[in-house]
Amino acid sequence: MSTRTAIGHSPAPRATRTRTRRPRAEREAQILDSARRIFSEKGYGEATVAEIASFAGVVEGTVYTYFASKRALLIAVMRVFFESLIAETETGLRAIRGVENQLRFLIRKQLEIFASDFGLCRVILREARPDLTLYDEAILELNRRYTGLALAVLEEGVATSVLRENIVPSVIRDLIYGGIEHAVWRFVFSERELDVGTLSDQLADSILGGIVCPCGNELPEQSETLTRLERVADRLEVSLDRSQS
Amino acid sequence: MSTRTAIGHSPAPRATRTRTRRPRAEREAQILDSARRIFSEKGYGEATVAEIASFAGVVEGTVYTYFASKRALLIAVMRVFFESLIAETETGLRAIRGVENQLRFLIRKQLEIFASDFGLCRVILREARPDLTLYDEAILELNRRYTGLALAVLEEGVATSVLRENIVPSVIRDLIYGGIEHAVWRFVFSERELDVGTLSDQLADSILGGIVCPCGNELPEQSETLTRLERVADRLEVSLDRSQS
DNA sequence: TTTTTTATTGAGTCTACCTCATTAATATCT
DNA sequence: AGATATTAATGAGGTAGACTCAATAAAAAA
Repeated sequence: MSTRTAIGHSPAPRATRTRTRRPRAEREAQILDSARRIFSEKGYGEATVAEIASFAGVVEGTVYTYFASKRALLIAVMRVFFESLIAETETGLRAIRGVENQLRFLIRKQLEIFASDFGLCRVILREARPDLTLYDEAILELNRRYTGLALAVLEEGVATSVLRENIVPSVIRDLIYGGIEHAVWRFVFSERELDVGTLSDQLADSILGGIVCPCGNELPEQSETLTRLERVADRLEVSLDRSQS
Repeated sequence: MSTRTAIGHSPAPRATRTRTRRPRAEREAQILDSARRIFSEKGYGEATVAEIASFAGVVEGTVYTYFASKRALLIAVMRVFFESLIAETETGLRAIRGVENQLRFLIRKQLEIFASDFGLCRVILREARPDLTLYDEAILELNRRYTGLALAVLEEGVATSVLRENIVPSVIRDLIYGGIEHAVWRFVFSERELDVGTLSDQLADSILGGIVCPCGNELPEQSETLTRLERVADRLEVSLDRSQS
């Protein structure tokens, strides 16, 4: 009984420092969950490994028998996040017909993710992207796979002539995900509440339809058709005038 | 003479540890330059205050008589960066007529900044935005002023009917700057060389004109004009037929 | 029960931000 | 010019947090 806690007279009614051994997988999951939670709450830099350990019910050193570094822990958290995100998005996409609807779905889905798990999204955006050296190859691959879903839709759109043939799919993908990201930051700073439905419609409409007023004189193909039609109209009118005289 | 360096027998041919006093403004500029350089090269987290001090020719403690913290140093660097960026962009914008050309200029300018000073841009993107608590109010204001330039152009475009009346300027601004940012990251990861001209055209064309193929059936106003013309053509043809019979 | 294995520990190292009492270079005064 | 006052500059700590490792004890195997 006295062997339970190292020091015989320790009262320790609070600490659950029982030193119980658990199967590796279970402990790893505990630590991973704890890390996800703490990172989401406080951000990467502000979270400490000691705090993550304590929340998982272990001591700081234990974390390092499961993960090589604080960074590795973050990467593992990100992997879990991405894998479920990709799976959800893939199944959602399969249920939707039409390139335009699929693009609208992707935009809305991304906004929903931001809204529902903003803490973690913020950490990922801050830590993952700008850190080229520490950007784990596997995470880069997951990210590629995720945004690759949008790329595939865009390419199909071009192939089926739903989208203009002269667009560059990768540029449009950047426009979509970059635009969403900035729009979300805007809401975070302004502290207004994010209306996912409205914002995703605004974004989708702008991306799909562009911003230049079509009343103008700027659409080459259409205006060519128009001038040709006008020329024919002119010719017919001349004929008509002549026949009426 | 022996009072020059504290310890009499110090050889110190390398160190410029002369302990010379400089006017505050000059020293501050030295430290600021050094910080900008080191931050750009190594990033915020990897740069150490000791290194910045050493490069500026002072000792670590000296930095703290000029800047309250490492973070404050970064904010000062960012302020200098933003102020010159805003000034350049404002003068450039004044020399350009037409909303569409102005938007193309803004896009190109931003891409040029990324290409020419990528190290610092990366630090700013990583450190400034996601850190709400440490985000100095003055920097937020500078950022607002910078992207506000785009906002003004967009609003003018709507007012003069060059742009569609139903667009949301702030959303378009997010699309522009977010899209540029992601496109640049893409190039960084792929390690291909960034062609500013091509990319800015691709981005501008997509944002201005949208991605949906106009050959389709989707542009209401234009097709209205078409149907009216067709109706006139019909009428003329009928008249022509009748007169020829 | 005894032995082996290995998960868990916590004390200790190291690095980097930051503080502060001391020092000496310049400016001011007589 | 010499004495005094001011304050820029210093560098020796303080502290926090990531990371290491030899020792320990809980579970498994013999």
